[in-house]
Formats: sequence, C-alpha cells, structure tokens
Amino acid sequence: MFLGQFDHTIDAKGRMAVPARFRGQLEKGAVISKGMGACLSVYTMQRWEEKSAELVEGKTSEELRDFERRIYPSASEVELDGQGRLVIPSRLRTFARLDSEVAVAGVRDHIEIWDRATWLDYQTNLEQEGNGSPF
Amino acid sequence: MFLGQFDHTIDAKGRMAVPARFRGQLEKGAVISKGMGACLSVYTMQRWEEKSAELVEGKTSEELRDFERRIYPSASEVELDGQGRLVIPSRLRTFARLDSEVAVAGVRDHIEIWDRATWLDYQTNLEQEGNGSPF
DNA sequence: ATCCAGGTGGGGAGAAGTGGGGAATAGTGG
DNA sequence: CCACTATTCCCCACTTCTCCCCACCTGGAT
Repeated sequence: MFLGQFDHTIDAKGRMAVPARFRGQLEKGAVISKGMGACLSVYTMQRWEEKSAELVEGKTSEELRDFERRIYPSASEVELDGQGRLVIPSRLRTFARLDSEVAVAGVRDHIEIWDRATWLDYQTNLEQEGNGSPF
Repeated sequence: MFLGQFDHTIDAKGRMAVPARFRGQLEKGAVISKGMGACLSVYTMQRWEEKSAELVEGKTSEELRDFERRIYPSASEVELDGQGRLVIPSRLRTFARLDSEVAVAGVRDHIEIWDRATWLDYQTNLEQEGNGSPF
C-alpha cells in the first residue's frame, strides 16, 4: 500500500527519486502512465495488468481498439536506477506539465506525480469541500 | 507486453529501426500485416498464430476462404537485421501511406506503425472523446 | 560531533537510431 | 545460356541519447 506525500525534484536528465518507502514495491517492475487529471500514475507491473484487464471487460471490439490505442502507447515500463530514481518519459512529463518541482503522493494501489503547485491547489480545494478528515 | 510510443524514420531503403524495448520479444520471429485502419501491425509469431486461429472460429467455409485470401497474402514474416531494423514491404508501406516519418506504438500484444501526422490526429481525437485517462 | 540514509547533480562508457557503401542474390532480356 | 540490371542483405560509420557510476549535500539519529 502506498501512503504519504513527498516533495521531490526532477533533474535536468528527467530523473526523479522515488520516495525510499515506495521502492521495495516497485523493484519488480513498474509502469508509468497518464493519470486522471494533470498527473502521472505509477503502478506495480502486477497491479497494472490487473487494472488494464478490468478496464477492457465488456467493451465492444471497436471501443476496445480505440481504448487500447489510447492507453498502452501512453504508458511506459520503467525501472529504478542504482539510486532509486526513475526516468520520466518526456512525453508524459509534457502531458502532466511537470517542470522541476513535483509532489509525489501514495494513493493506496499506485503513486501519483503532480506539479507541486497544481497539487497544492488541488489539496486546498479538497479540504474546503470535504470538511476535515473523516478520521 | 508492448508499451510506449516512439518517433522513428523509414530510410531510403525501406528499413525502420524497431524500438529497442520491443526487440527482445520479436527476435523469435515476427509477422507484419495490415492493421485496423491506416496502419500496420507487427505481431510475435506466437501471437499471430493465436490470433488468426481465433478469427477463423465459427466462420463458414466460404467466409473463411475469402478471409484467408485477404489476410495471409498481405502479411509477411520479417526478421530484424543486425541493427535491429526490419524492412517494411513496399506493398504494406503503400497501404498505410507511410513515408519517412512514422510513429511506432506498443499496443499490449502487438506493435502498430503509423504515419506520424496521421497518428497525431488520431490521438488528438481520442483524447477529446475519452475525457482523460481512466487511470 | 559523527554517522548514516535519503535526495540531488554530473561525467563518461555504451547503446540506440540513422545513413550509406558494397557484395551476394534474384529477376529480366538478349 | 550468358549478360545485365535491380533488389536484398550485411557490414561499417556517425551522432545522439541513455544508463551506470561516483560524488556531494542535507537532515536526523546516535
């Protein structure tokens, strides 16, 4: 399970350190893809396969073709380097409007990467709407 | 699993470099054929056989004859050269209207080759319809 | 104060993508 | 059957980018 929130940076080579707490779960292979909204999502390979299999269920062959052409090409299998970093494909970086300063959030079964300012705005809105923590 | 999207070129001899990430899976034999729409598809030999077996199911012998005459002659078994490139048969190249600039996309169980501009249009349309990523 | 772990930055070897020359092969016409 | 042409295939060369490694910096714990 991915929990917590971290401020990290993307360096000039497009690399971002994965929070140390998350590394263990991602060592066996990870997939980075477009997320819901202006962010990127990182899944373990296993979870990615489960998730994409679910989404394919019950689609007509025409819907399926478009869907697959949208999802799979935009994703990328990634590995961590010796320092626990991953390279964010430039296409995805552009999609999520990430420059140097990012926020990394653990969201149960996946990790999300946001532009830090965008993330802050988003969280501020959530708290106003949600009248405090449910705990 | 084939993931990701790459901008490659077809050179004057009709050769195209296969993205390095895909090569391992294609080394044991690959088939290139007309894809669904204005593109070409590349399957591993194994997946090609499975897929064509599925498609043959439940067809009358008449349908089958036409189907086979349409599919198999247009396809071609291809091998990678020492640099990891494959030669795109000129008939297929014409079919998919490929000139020099192409986009290569990994779509789960196969690879698709598109004219780059056509691919871009297609993706733009998909994103407008699909309100963002389901992930 | 020192050590250690996590995060950040950068240099250099090797791989990936692209282009082109030349030999072997196949197809064509005399 | 031979000669010529065209195509295919293999190899070499160049440029760019990726990946691996080492080094440093900072904050917290001992």
